Amino acid sequence: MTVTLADVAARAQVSPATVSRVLNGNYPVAASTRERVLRAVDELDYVLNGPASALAAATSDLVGILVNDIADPFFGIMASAIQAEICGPGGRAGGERLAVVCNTGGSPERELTYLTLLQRQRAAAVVLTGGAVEYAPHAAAVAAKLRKLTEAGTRVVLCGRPPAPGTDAVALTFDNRGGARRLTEHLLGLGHRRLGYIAGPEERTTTRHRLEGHRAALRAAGVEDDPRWTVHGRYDRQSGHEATLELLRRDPSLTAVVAANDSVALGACAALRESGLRIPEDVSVAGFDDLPFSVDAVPSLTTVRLPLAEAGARAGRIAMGRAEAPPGGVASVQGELMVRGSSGVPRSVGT
Amino acid sequence: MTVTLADVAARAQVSPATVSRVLNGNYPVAASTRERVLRAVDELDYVLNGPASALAAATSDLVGILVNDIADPFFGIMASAIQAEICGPGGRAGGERLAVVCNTGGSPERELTYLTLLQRQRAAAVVLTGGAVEYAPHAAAVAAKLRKLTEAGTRVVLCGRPPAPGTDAVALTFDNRGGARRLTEHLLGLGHRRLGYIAGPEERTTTRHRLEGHRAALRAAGVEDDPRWTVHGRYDRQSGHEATLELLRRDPSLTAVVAANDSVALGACAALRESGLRIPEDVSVAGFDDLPFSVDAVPSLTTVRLPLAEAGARAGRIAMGRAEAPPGGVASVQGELMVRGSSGVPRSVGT
DNA sequence: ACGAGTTCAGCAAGCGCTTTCTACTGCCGA
DNA sequence: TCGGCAGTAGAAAGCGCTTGCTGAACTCGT
Repeated sequence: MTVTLADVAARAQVSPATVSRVLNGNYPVAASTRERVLRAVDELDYVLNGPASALAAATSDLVGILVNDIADPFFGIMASAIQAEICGPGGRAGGERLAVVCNTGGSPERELTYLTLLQRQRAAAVVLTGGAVEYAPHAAAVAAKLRKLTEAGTRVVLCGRPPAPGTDAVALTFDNRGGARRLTEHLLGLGHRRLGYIAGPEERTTTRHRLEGHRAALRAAGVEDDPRWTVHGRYDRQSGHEATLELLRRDPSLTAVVAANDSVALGACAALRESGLRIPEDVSVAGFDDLPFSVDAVPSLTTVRLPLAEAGARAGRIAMGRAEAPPGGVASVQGELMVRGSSGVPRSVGT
Repeated sequence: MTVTLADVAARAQVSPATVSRVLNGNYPVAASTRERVLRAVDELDYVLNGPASALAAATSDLVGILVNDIADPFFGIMASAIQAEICGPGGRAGGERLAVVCNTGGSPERELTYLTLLQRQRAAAVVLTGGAVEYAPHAAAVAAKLRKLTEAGTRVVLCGRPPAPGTDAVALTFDNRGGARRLTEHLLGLGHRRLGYIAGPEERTTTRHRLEGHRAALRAAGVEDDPRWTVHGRYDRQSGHEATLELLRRDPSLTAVVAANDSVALGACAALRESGLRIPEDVSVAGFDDLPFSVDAVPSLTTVRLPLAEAGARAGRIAMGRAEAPPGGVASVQGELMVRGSSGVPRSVGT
């Protein structure tokens, strides 16, 4: 039925061992023999049995990429960069790795399930992207899994995610706190004193860090931080829309809205506009991440650019062992403040 | 070192066969025995060896999802829906399937490489999404691969992709032609007579079909279709930006720009605005797909909504054998015209 | 011209699991 | 009381590949 190594060997008049060695290319095989084998492979249209070879070699060429939401370009861009780095630039067939992205949907259980599945597949490496959930039991379970994976020889890299204490996982962490702080400082510098903040889901590290940066900036400037000016929601536009209406209801005198990310900011813009407010004349808006569509928003969005593709590429290289891990296993990746049209001097100051 | 089935068997005082049967649950095992085994599994923290079981059982729980560009929400949304359907709603651990998305980057070679890799892994199913490349030799190679996969028992589903002749692959095809036609008809109905068209890459089926729909509408209305009014580019905003400037240079009197998709349309809007043109007063703009950000554009984008999530979910269900394939193995999925703020009556007519 | 060193191919022992076939234990009906 | 039949567990034969080890055929240095 299916062609096996033995069939190829028979056709090429060599032993199965030789065929295997030709295919893996890590053992001296005479050129003439090699060619004969390759021809046989070609003629029979042979495809290696992955599970069998993974079993025998006790390794696999699978690399897992875990993302919270594959439909969100934030993750898409990182995943794309990671995958490109793992599979190599060309479309080369030999020695390829299967980089697979697994969508956890932000669910802790799914995250663990995927980790188990990857462990089961004896994955060569695993890259976890995006913020982690801070629920302690879950964090512990994940850490335990990561430790197991590392023990089993799987390389583990965290990209855009805080370090996992108690594991050997390499972490490329986004400086969400610093970026958020600089962003809010920018708004404060323009004269804003009543800033609404639309945060992400409560239990995410990303949410907490960005919020902390925001508050740190307020505190440093001695500006009031009314708890009613902070609303939590999801990381999508609809959430931004709803949260903005809520903020407006709580305090119509806000002069700026800082959003957890660009999608949320876009939703916020829509809500403000529907409420008859101009951006930035009446209310300034700021996002985070600088996704591709943010520069095209009207007005273009003031935000913090995160080097998603670069970080992803680096994570991919580390996962493949093609780049050094940063000293201490942890590197902080900075965001860059992008001042654009959606932020301006508040009315009260401007006039 | 690593815990194996035999270790569990020893601990539970049963044979490896029994442990296997408990884990797979397809053979009667006495309740008391089962419980003893499960306890042992738990105590030893045993994780099944995927490759070994795939080898022995000659099947695997891997499902591949091929996408052209994971960073593009168009694919992200479909992939998300497919994956959700495949992995089931909960984060359940038992009997899970590993749904993996593979990013071809639009490269035919990569597409084939991934198909081979999935074949190598003896994937349970494969879903190919998005437009296909029309280069005949490549199409033939893909068709051959798909045939091989089907023969090997892998279920193959095409989602948002035209049928692959000569294969048994089930196809859920987007009616790009019809959608594009209705979109252009809408613009014609508003009075537009000089319409620029920004097409995608030449060799894609999606590109061709949308363009054909556009032209069919023009022809039916007896409207001129100057070849200089069509520009090809990539499916991203930058391409839309460049192409729009090019169109404007070729003929500044255009009153509408139809883009290959929403991202391109956004780039077009930016270019028009930079050129001092108002939307839709001076030039109307239309996109395609209705991605989440399109409704938030300013003005909101007139476009054709494609039920990406629904189609993905259906494709996922078919791939899992949880839904019937459509009669004939092919279904056409309709797009819905979304008339919004970016399209309006052209000046010449309005005044 | 002969032993040492080098190359290259084959043998065979697994890798960890699934599954068929066999075997044992009760328990029922006759 | 005995044949037979559920019900349940075990023995063992692979699944298709990799790789350590063995050994044959050469190449050389002396």
